[in-house]
Amino acid sequence: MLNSEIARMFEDLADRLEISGANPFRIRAYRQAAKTLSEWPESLADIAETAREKLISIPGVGKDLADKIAVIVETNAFQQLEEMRKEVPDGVVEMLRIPGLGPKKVALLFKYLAVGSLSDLKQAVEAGHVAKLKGFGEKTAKSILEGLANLAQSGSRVYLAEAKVEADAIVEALQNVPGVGQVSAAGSLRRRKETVGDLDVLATASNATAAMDTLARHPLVNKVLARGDTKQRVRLKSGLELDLRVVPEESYGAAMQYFTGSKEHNIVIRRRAQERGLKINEYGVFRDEISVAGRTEEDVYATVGLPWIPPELRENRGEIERAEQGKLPQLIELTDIVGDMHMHTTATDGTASIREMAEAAKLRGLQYIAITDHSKRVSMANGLNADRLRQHWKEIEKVRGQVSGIEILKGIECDILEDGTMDLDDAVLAEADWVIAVLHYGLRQPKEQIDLRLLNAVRNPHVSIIGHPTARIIGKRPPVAFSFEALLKAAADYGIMLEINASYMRLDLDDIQAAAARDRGIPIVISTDAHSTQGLDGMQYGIFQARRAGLTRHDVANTLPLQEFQKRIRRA
DNA sequence: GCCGTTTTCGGCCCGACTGTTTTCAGTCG
Repeated sequence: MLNSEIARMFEDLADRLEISGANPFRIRAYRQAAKTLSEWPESLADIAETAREKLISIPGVGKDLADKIAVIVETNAFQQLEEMRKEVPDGVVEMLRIPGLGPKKVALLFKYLAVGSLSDLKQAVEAGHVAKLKGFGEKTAKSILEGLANLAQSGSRVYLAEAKVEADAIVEALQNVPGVGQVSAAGSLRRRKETVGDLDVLATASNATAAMDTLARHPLVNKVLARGDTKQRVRLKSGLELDLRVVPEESYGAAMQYFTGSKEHNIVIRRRAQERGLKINEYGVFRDEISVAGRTEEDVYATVGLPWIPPELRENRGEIERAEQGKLPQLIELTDIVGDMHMHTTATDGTASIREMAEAAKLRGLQYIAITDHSKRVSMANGLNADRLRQHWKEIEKVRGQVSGIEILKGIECDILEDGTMDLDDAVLAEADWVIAVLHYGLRQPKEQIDLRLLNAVRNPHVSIIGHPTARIIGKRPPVAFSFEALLKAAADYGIMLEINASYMRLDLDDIQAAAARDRGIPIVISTDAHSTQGLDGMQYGIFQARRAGLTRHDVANTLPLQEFQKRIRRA
């Protein structure tokens, strides 16, 4: 049992308790515990089995939750959740995914209109029942319909980070099966798309049965949906579906190429093959039914006159032409990154101290970091006013003397307020080494106002960078309405940087926007926005996005040594 | 449900916005 599974159960219970109107503080306790557990470095299952009493020392876990964790690990079930499931069915919980619908409104819909699913909800809105319900109205009804449409469109895709954890676990399990050779995930996961619809795993094996049996028994697997000689489809407990394909050694490269996609990329590749009198399919490259390649992807690409193309670029967005001209970029790698310029501490909504973050960053090989806690407008995160910020910076200076081998910059993530002013005065911002300007509130303002806010921030001489510029949350909140073109122009004119926020729910800028910024010569900084020491590991998702954008290390400023980096920071 | 040099009860993060109301509940972050 994974920590994340236990966390998900607590989170699920919290949702249902909230709809049923339970004590809000009890609900918060479950959510707090879920968050802590999902980030906990040791396996809870191991702790529960070997040193059960240690569970209670986890912050936010008391006697009650420690017992529950132990029973969950032991029995693989959570009695209380199963009982709540009867009271508040899955379809009701699902309605929480609609923006504007919280637990109270969902409870009203369930209680008075017997709305128990998204399809019930759609019918109830269309029949005009919802708008008449007390506390609802025409506007709410309309926004529910929009939310439903949005949800249907984004479908059931999951974040890359979540899918990757599951895929990695299954790939590893398969690699340990005797008789199994190479194993790898393919598909959109291998292309590092922001979200993944399902998982494709390829394996070479002398014994497909053993591989399939292992998959069927894997703890992450809920149900085997189909099984044949070479292909098995399963549904994971998370809801993701996974295809395992067992292929012969001599077809592995061809199968990887075929199942990695994208479809658009492969169409062009197969057309090139046709022009050369060849046929490419998942088993190999064939001339007159005779196999001429297939063992490796390099061999397959070579038959159509191309070098191997990194999976992140395989979207038919010009990569094939560039490959043909020998102009494929040397894509940035995680090890190129030497600084992390966006992270939080316990001063606001982070879970680790300045010192802990610095030491964790050093452990990850970084040469410098910026501590960038929230400004006061973000009250829910205990944002800093001028006094507290200055005090916080004094703390940073103290830690500088305590942790050697890493530079710590005095930063701030400062809100751009709804009226276009900064949340902190210029006098304070002027004292910072590094100022990230961001939008957190008023995200539904009209385009003109958002443009004004971003432009004001770019023009502010103390602002170093715009963080998560579009403020989107993938699959949950659309980007703000704004002119990206105007932002690019202003950033280039004023010498300001733009962020790729590596948080897997943001990945903001996205790949296409980051490529556009690169084309304007705007320095890009990839930052984790970490709220814990573990959060620093999120850098990889920013790197994936940068690679999809075709960025090299020369396009990304935090690959530079600190002195060089600081020369790139616009000075007031 | 957690927590505790204010410790076994009584707190627990809160300000702004939206759409609904006619003074505010619900949602969001």
